[in-house]
Amino acid sequence: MELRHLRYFVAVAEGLNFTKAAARLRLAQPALSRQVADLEDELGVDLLSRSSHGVRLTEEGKLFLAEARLVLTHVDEAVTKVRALARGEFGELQVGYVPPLDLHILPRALAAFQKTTPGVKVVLHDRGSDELCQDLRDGKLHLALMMQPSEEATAGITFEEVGRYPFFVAMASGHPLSKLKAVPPAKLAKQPLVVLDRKKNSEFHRILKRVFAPLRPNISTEADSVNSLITEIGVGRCVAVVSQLFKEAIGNRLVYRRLTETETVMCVGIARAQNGDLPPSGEKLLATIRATAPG
Amino acid sequence: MELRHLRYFVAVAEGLNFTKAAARLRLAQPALSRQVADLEDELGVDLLSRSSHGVRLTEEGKLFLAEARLVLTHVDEAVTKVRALARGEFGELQVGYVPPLDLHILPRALAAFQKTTPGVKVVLHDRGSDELCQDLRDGKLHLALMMQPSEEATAGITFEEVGRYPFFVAMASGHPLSKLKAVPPAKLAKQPLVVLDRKKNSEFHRILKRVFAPLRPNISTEADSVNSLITEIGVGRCVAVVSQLFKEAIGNRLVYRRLTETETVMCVGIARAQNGDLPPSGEKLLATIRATAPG
DNA sequence: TAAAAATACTCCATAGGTATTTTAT
DNA sequence: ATAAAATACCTATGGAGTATTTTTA
Repeated sequence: MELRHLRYFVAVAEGLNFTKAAARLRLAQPALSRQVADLEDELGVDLLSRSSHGVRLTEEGKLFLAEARLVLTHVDEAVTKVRALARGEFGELQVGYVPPLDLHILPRALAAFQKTTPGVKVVLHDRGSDELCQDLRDGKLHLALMMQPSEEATAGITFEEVGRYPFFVAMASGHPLSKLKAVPPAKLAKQPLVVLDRKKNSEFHRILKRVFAPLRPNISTEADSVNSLITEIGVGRCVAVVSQLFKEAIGNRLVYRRLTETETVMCVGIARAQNGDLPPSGEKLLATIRATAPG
Repeated sequence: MELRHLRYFVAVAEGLNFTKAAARLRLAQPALSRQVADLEDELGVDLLSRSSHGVRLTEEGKLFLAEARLVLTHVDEAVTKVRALARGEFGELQVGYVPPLDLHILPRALAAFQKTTPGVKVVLHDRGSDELCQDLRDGKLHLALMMQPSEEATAGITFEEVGRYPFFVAMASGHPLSKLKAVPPAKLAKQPLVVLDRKKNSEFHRILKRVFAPLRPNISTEADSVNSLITEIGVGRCVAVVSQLFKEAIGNRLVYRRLTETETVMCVGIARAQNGDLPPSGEKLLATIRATAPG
């Protein structure tokens, strides 16, 4: 049995007339008669009663008509879906990010993406930078928004910079450092710092070391999430080194001062697996992130 | 696109190897390669990546594989269903009956039928005898359990007798008539009778006239259902003329006396439309009713 | 070099066409 | 007589086979 048999049978059953159905199918009537008869032979069941008063559906024919229609529409939908998937207009994208980074870049990009490409569902995954690299290599993630990974973490990963952002010192309003216009690392090194969990964010800790070199940061507390970090800063004892993205996303709840006397900036970008099976929808999202990335 | 393309693609996708899939399909490898390539051409989408390390499914291929499998199993199920329907092992039967008649004949028949033919769902319809004939002619019912219809109602209907049952007089225990061993029509004619709704059961009223001729029944109350009828009898004022089927179904709640001095009996049987499109499952049910009919 | 898929061609099975007959109104 | 479906027979598309080349491990 082939789809042809189903298409032909449905055409006949809809008009209950072989001749007209053959014309609609651009087919000679005997060819149509034969194919439908072949179908009935294969089933071993009469689908049509060709008595007087023309053609009628048998009970079996009614059942098979309904089923054949379902099959044919199912096939059509499958074709439509797979083509949409190939055009990047359908499917699911697994996107990872390191928590503070999503807050400013992703909302803009996703809003724009959902407008142009509503059929694609973006599933976000909140991970540490090391996990992100692993999941990209394993194919569990299509894309990841993160800081530029260090050399050793880069194997099998392609990183594309989206922007560079200077560092700020975040503190509670009324904090002594807020009297300064800008904070140099030498002054900051004496302050107790709160940072995100070291195990999950080794990249950030590596950068922090560079910022303070040759001094060392005075890490007093580790926070397990961005919210905990903000709360700790709000208490007033600790300050934190954050990127401009954090400042713009969190805004007025804290006070920010520029971190000076360092060339180190935060390079933020999109990482993907090197083996090139990023789906077309992924390329589209990538283009949207590039286009909407702030400054 | 034909089912062949789906079958071939699924075979390749399952083994991720053209040569082995071709062998499984009893097909030469180039033929299989061509058909799968044709499918991809028609879709305009690559389903398989034929890179190094052999054949792999693309994202589109994974989606299409799932859809193709669904389509193929759907087709198989449709074939199985339509064949089962043709064998009378699947489907729905619309069966009508006149209320008191179902109580004894149908439970036996249906119990046996469900054992031999569990795939067929019997939908019962409680109707008056006149409605039954009309619904049979309209094709709304496949079979109806009823009294033999009068000549004029028989047009387009085939009636097959299942059994003949004598009449009884049903009364409350302690009713004066219960002192008799049997009741002749002449004595019964003086008693107030309760009967089922005349409009819906003209056949029964016709028979009642024959039973009492040349006298006339003294109809005092009409009941709209068998339950109402039983309740009315239980009150003690009215009695009812019922068939043996009623007596056997209702049993001890009432007292029964044989109605004598009449040859009139109740001919009960199965009616069906004369145009012969009773489905095979209907023939099976008919056979079961014949086999299980009491006496 | 070996193994697997693609390409080139050939062939034939069968889908589809033409002519005609059958059947029922 | 007409209209519609079936039958008979023919044609030709394209599905499948054989032989070969290409590609990659």
